[in-house]
Amino acid sequence: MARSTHVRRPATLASLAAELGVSRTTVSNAYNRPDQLSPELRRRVLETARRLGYPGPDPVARSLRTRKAGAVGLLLTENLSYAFRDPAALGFLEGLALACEGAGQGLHLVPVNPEREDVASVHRAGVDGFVVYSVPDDDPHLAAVLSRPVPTVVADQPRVDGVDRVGIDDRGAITALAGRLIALGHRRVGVICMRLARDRNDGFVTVERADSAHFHVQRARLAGLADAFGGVGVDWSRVPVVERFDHSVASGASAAAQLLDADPHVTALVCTSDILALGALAEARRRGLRVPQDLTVTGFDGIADAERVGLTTVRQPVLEKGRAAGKLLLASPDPTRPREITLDTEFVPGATAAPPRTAEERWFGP
Amino acid sequence: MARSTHVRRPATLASLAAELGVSRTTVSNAYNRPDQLSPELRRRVLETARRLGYPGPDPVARSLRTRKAGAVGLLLTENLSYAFRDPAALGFLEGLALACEGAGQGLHLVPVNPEREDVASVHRAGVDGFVVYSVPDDDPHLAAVLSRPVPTVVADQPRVDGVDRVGIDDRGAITALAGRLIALGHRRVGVICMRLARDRNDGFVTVERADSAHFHVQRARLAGLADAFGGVGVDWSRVPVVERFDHSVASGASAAAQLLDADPHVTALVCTSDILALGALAEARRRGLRVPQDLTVTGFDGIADAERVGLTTVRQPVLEKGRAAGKLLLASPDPTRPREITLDTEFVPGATAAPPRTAEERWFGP
DNA sequence: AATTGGTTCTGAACCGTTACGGTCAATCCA
DNA sequence: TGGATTGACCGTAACGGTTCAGAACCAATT
Repeated sequence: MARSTHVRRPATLASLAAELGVSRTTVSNAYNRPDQLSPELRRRVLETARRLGYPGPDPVARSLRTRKAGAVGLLLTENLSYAFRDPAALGFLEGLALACEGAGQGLHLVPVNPEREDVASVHRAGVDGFVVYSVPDDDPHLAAVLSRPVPTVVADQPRVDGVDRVGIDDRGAITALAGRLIALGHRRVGVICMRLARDRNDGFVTVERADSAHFHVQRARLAGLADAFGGVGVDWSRVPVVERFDHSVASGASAAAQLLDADPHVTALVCTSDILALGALAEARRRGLRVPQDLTVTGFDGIADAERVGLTTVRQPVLEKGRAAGKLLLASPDPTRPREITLDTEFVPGATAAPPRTAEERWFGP
Repeated sequence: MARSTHVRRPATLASLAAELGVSRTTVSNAYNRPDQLSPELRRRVLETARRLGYPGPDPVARSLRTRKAGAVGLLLTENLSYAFRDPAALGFLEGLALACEGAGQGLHLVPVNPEREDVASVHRAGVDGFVVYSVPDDDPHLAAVLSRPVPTVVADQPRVDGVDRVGIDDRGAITALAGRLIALGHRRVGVICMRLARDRNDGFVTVERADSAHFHVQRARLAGLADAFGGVGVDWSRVPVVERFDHSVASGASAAAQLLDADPHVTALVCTSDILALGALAEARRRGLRVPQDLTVTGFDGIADAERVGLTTVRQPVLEKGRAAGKLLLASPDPTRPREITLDTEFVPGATAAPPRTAEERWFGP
């Protein structure tokens, strides 16, 4: 019997109503408003539903009628695996998922085909709103999201007119960190950063490229460094900046190698993420450079592994950021005045920063 | 002008058609079948759409008509944060996300309210199928998923009639690992496992509880250990098994402490996950026990941190598992013969297993 | 001149549900 | 006893699309 229901046309609210001789409204009420019909009738409805193999109101039809999908769309950067391997992104995802769960909303990961610029998936997503996390400024998917008539929250992205936003003060935070290095005496530094645009450029970065970076976060952090070092008379255009497309420890190591090969006299490597900094640490170790005596290394994010090795870095509340994005989206949106949440960051002194060795020390030991 | 569209009732396919003086079909075709109308008319349609602020066909209405939601539902265990912190679960999630992305399907994380047994979220999810990952056998959400008339794949779960499944041979794999320990001479062992049921039990586990565990994976692994040690005459009912509700390194450490306090003579700690094993290693270190000379510790999963410390364990292809689940679901399902994929595992010798010390060695050194 | 074929567009049916505004009888209150 | 209230249920009209079988038209072929 149960088998046959799979063969024949599946039951609907209407067919169930017909079978019972009641109106569709009543069947609907049996599921959604038990107080609107007698317990006895409701029991009959539910029992008949079971007998006919009716699985309950169709979620899509319900969504159409109620204009609620019960889900939040999440637009991540083009490479999904990136998000799953980056602790900061993961923390954000977790926070967002928690917020959604708390509100009983689903979280719909929008598929982004890395190959084609296929924006259709954004249009196809049946969601009540979008969260956009750290995509390039010119990402067509972002544009597609903004064209949809649903509330949106951007995170780790530049401001968008009429759209809520959550983030941190990337620029200020890294300026403060750089201030510490400056106070320690560092003037000759190198920078290692994540990818700045959608095209691949594993190597040195021109000032123009840094200024026009398509990733808000990286652009802001580089600008913060320019602020700090420029402020003490360092010629920012001469500071070596090495970019890596892949965000991995190995990338950080190879970037450090490239940078130290090109300029062995840098006293500090400032990395725009902890992951990259961990790679830089590995490369320093490989070269027999002691950290922090011979070389200062700093990161950004405050991930667990960084804490484990005592990295000097900036901690940002990634989970809280995700949660805030979710709350912002799920709270009744106010289109007249887009809200903006900037979360606090915290400098983590760590143990990988120290005053630079003097030239004499370099050659003759401390 | 653009503002006003937000105020008045938003444009629909029908209103757009009316404005243009064409049929709804034609507008629909402009979006979905460009070859069905003249380029000129299509241009006009799209331009008018822009002018009227029409964001393109509504995804929900389209889903209702086409009976395709373009998304896959994922049912995870009740505690979302758990999934985001467990590398094995994360690997599965990544693999599944990749499979979905490759097929242009969204991935809809179903919210599971840990408080109430609220199954409504399962009924509300507009998806074309479900993946159920490692939930308790008696989880009402699982039952709700099975009641929905969509294809389903279970992973790390017991077989369900008529439902595709993907997993590994947990029982066989851990039996093999135990065989190595037995060959090394271990007979007096302790076991540390993850939670076995939905209720909290941080402490020792009775044979009944182990046998009736609600989590398939844990049950299978314990059964595998019973097979192996029972096979060489060890009285399984006397083997101490300690359970922890939270799956964390700290839990592993406290479980190890509890176990070693209760039975200081165990020569090996067999853990049902690497995370727990890492905790056991930490506790051993804290007690000044050398691993593997004084104590053998083994894990399960083959996570990156385990490899880093040279843990003796079993590696399972978690990413591949997720990907396989996605492929199985997205491939045209064959309801007549549910498919089952069992992925291979690999024993990782590592460096945390060695022959037990003899009693003399214990007291007088090797 | 009739047939064929191709393009372009239309009309009507359908997808499965819920919101809204009722009706009708039974019950309550003074 | 009569008017108001309450409980239980119903009919209709959306919700916003897609689809399929044609209609209308024109050009090319027989």
